[in-house]
Amino acid sequence: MTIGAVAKRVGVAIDTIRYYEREGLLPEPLRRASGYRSYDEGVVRQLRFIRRAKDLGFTLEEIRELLALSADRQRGVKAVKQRAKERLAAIDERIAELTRVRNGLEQLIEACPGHGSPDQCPILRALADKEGEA
Amino acid sequence: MTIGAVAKRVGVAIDTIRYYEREGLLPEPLRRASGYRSYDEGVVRQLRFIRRAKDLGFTLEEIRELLALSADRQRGVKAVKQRAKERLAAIDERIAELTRVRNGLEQLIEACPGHGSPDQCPILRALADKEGEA
DNA sequence: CTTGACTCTAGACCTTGATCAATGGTCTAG
DNA sequence: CTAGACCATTGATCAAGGTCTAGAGTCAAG
Repeated sequence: MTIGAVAKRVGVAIDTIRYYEREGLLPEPLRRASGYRSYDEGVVRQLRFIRRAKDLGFTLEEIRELLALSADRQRGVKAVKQRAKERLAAIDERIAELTRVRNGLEQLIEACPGHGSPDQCPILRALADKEGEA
Repeated sequence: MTIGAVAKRVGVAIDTIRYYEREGLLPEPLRRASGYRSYDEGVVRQLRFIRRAKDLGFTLEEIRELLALSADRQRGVKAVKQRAKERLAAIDERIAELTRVRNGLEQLIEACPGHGSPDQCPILRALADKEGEA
């Protein structure tokens, strides 16, 4: 397969494939005599792996590590599970943080009459002063 | 106050203050004869406003708008409340998305024995195949 | 006066994850 | 054979929100 065919099958841009290769997320493929990259099915699976991991919020850096771990038949599974747990904890933390912000903002909105002087708007007051806190 | 004093009081880098000024989030301050920026208390309040709004997830672009609205004594409050509601909806959406990802990841972790062949690891399988889905 | 800390400007650089442009070679259908 | 699609490389550019550098001027303490 040419790079264009791979890109079409996976639904990713050609430039992105070359970018992942540069970044070490994809192995360097075979080349035709002309220099064209020549891919087999493996790269399709690997690209999908990368896309799904990205959807789970892993960074490319972390994905590079996951790919290395998944190739390690000895310690791979344990380490992968560990990484996944760390990711889960990070997501939980982020959700908690967003929830705090959300609730603070909601209170401000409820307290705001939606008219009158800016000096009396709890939203603007919360932003301007330490008191009236979000 | 010099820029350095302001930076220290607010807990923000000097460069950041100059950056906000360039970006129109802070007014151009008075200058001494030497060219040094000369600030009054107002800038401290405004910088704190910016910092808190940023903590609520507003972008600098949105903050620029909030600052303009807060100065508009006629329509300001209504528009500010509207922006805050939009922000709240965006945060709710983000929380829902993160929660979906979180739950998917948790299921994978629970299903993973933490040892054995990478081929049997549900985390790696989920990433590699459409089946075994996260 | 001197020293060291502070400030000025313009512009380069950083991170992440790509995306695009320029220039030129290759492949395939007709 | 040739047009048009495809591919190669290098290097620039983008968004966001800063951060840092160089070279030069200024300020306050001793």
